[in-house]
Amino acid sequence: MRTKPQANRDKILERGLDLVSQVGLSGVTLGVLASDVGMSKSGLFAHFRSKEDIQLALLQRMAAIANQLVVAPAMAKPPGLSRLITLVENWLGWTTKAGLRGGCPVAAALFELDDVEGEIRAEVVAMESHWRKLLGQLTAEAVALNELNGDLDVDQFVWELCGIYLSHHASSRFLKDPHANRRALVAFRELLQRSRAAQIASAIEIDPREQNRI
Amino acid sequence: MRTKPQANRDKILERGLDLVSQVGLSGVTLGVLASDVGMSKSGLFAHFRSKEDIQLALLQRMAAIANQLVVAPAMAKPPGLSRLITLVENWLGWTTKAGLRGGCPVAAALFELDDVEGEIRAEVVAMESHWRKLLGQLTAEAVALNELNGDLDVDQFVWELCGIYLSHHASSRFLKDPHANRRALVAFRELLQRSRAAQIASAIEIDPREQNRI
DNA sequence: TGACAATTAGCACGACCGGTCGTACTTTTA
DNA sequence: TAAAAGTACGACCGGTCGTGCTAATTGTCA
Repeated sequence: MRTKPQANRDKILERGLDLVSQVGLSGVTLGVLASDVGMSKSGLFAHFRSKEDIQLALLQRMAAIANQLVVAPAMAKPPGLSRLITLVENWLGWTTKAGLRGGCPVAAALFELDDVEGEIRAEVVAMESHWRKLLGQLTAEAVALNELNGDLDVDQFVWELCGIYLSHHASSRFLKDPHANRRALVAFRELLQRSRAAQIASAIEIDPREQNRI
Repeated sequence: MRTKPQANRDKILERGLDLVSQVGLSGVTLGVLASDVGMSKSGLFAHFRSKEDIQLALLQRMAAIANQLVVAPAMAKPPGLSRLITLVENWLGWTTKAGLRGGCPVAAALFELDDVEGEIRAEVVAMESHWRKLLGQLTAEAVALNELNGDLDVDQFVWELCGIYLSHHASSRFLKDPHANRRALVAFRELLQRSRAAQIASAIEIDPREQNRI
């Protein structure tokens, strides 16, 4: 066959990412992925050293996409609260915007790999830590610009923000709650208000159409 | 062998619950569970109709234990805020108190069964809905007793409370953050304060020892 | 056009999957 | 006491798992 020489690896990872978003990291098996991408198990396997190698590649690809879809638009904004708000708004439900049919693989991994040691877990820990550091940086920027209260506990802020993300994920993807988006935005707005950005928090407009959207 | 006739089913579920807390519902296989409990696969299987039957039994057993360890102590308190606070305090990290070596199976299932249809998913949806209803009831009681603000959006309150639980689960079990407990209690206290229970919210005392405990 | 390297398929492996079978022993029921 | 039901075993079923090995197919370039 040999239509595209090297680029087939990309096709594998593209389909694989969609798969992993639906069934989780451990749900992506060689057989399923191979038949899904339309090639033999061994043909697919030739592109990787091991299954773990595939999982790591999938995580990397996910990070790249999230970077482009969530982080980049935020970085296009000026530093401070508007950048932070843009980030959060793009973060919530980003997998859908990415064309994936499932949820966030990292969020799932946080609970799937609770007590499972290994390289994959270490990688997810690194990614999650890196992400929280970014959230902390953007928050600290808003503090430095006096858009958030000077004595704000940034780590606590980030911790609660992650709670909002996880609750949104659970309610939208698992419970199929049509109000998930609105609930998350309300919670985020209240978190900002509590952090003394009263006059700016109203910058988050909650579209009435969110009422019936997931 | 055949030491105990009927009570072996309990032993299977007891060990199974510990397993499922560590590796998730889909991680509990007949072979692993059987060798773990020290009997043959077929001997174990004689107690159940199918693997799905085992998973459902495990969920039921979990619910019973959580009821006894989390709900019962709360119900021993008078209705209102003290009851709600007791519930939340016992809810956070309840699996450890239950002697399980892993995390909350339902929390994991919320992300594991995102896009997986079936009877198990339906059962978890039912359990989670039931749980949120209980949280809503206790919150509404506190409102009725004027311990929380009369115009409080109870559903939003419960939604954010679930976010605190999930964030606590992720940070304590996955990230092994020693401050997880404190962060969760701080977030809960702030949630209560925001709900106009300023004078009572201080009832949540955050033990300084929590600082370095998971 | 032919040599060569990359890519893919085919095949086989040992392990494990959920599940069934026949068989034996124990307990409960009639 | 006899029959029925419950519990447990080891062997085994068809499949899938991850992972090697070999062979055929393909694109590229001389």
